Amino acid sequence: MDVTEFEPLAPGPAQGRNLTHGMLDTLGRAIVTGRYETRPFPTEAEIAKTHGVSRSVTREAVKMLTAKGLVSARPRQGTVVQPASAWNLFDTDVLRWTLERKFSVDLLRHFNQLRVAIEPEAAALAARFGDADDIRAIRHGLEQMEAGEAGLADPLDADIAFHVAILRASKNPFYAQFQSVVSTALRTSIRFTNRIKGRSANVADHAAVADAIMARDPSAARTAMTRIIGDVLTLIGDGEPSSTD
Amino acid sequence: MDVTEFEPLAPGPAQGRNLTHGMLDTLGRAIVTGRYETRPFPTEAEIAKTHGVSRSVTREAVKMLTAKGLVSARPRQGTVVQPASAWNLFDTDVLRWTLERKFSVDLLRHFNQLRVAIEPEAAALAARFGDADDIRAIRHGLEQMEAGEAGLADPLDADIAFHVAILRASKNPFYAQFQSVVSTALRTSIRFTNRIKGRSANVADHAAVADAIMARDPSAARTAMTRIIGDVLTLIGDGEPSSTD
DNA sequence: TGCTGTTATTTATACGACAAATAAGGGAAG
DNA sequence: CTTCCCTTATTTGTCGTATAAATAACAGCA
Repeated sequence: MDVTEFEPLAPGPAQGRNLTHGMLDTLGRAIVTGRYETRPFPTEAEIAKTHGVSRSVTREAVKMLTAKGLVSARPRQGTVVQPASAWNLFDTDVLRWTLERKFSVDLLRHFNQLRVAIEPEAAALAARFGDADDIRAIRHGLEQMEAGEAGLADPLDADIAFHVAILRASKNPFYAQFQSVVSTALRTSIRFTNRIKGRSANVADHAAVADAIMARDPSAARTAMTRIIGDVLTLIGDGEPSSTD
Repeated sequence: MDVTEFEPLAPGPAQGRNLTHGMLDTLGRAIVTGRYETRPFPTEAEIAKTHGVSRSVTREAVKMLTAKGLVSARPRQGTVVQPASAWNLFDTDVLRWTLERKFSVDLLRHFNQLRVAIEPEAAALAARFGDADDIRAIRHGLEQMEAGEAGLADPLDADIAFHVAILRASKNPFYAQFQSVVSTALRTSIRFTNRIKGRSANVADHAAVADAIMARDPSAARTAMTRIIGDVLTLIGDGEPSSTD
């Protein structure tokens, strides 16, 4: 019998607001890490015994995993991990687990390939539908970026605030869903691009987007935003998937 | 005391594979319908009593709703419905409930504003990364559309298969997530556009996309796909949000 | 060999009890 | 009368046990 079978998944104290959420986090992270690609997913009784919690807690955690598309349960057959294509990648938990799992250049590229589709259109929609509050938020983000260049503010937070404000200004609930995706993508992306090249985010390009939105010029906003993310994509080497990683 | 408080949410037999999923469906639909915008979300005990199920079933259903971002629970405070901005719109259940709730032109426009961002880029990526199997699937979808014009196949299914195949061919897991969104959007969108104009999907435009992908020409694929969805958008009247609806 | 009925395993459901958190109300002090 | 603190009640959180339902695996029979 394999000894690692009984190894605790997370060493320290359980994470989360309560036992159920801690269990959810532990199991979710284990699934995304690929722990159950070789061995079968344990039964409710095994999970409860291994982690020292009641079966109720176990079941509720598994039900939450089911709701996120990670697993599927049937009597006698047990609980099985679903193929990754069924996972809800835009769920914040799944997204977080995915990032903690492996941060690869491939993942970063996939992130930004999504951004290059979403954000230019969001900018165009913002130019059409953004109200005074939205414009104010966008402009404030830009000002913080400028302040960041002088060391008076956090440039990364400002950058994120700018992009999130545009997503919100699109007045489309589907675009608003990408706030978490873009935030995490930006947070990791910028850390990575700065490691390659010393430059921080291009404030002038961002200003061009803001100007176009304020001028109510959708196509100009779209092209300006495309340039920003296009730069990021070329910087991280958009091309054939890296076979070395 | 309001009498409708005790009115069963769903008349017929519970839906779903088991009691918990039936409960999930009933409660989820009720939340999205806005039933708890005026009255507070019931306590576990109330739900169990009203629907004649055990508290275990109730709790597991609520936990699934929590996982999808619809509600949040705290001791003594009870379970509260989260603002719609916190809902995971790309969850298939939430998406389905949203569609059944109210099918408005606004929703249809939001759908297609998303498609016009995603699908052209997906087509461009498909031209770069799609393998032989992907190309085959895309071509097969196109052939079925042509067969559909002659009444030999279902044009709607063929159309959906075509677009889904391109999403898959992008080789980007984030794009693959949109399969369900695009399927439902298309299924309702086409029914709506056909009601306006007698024409069915434009096979020639779709062929242009397929040709560009097979020719490995990303930018041509992008523009061709943009035309298809742009047509849909203008058809349903993309402009200021309809104030009459 | 192929069908059929039995058995064992695992999730599904129900019930009861107690713990923990906390909002609301009441009472004492100033 | 106001403020602060303590008590109390309500609701979710956790546990344990028991039983039902579904079904995969197996054994036995024709």
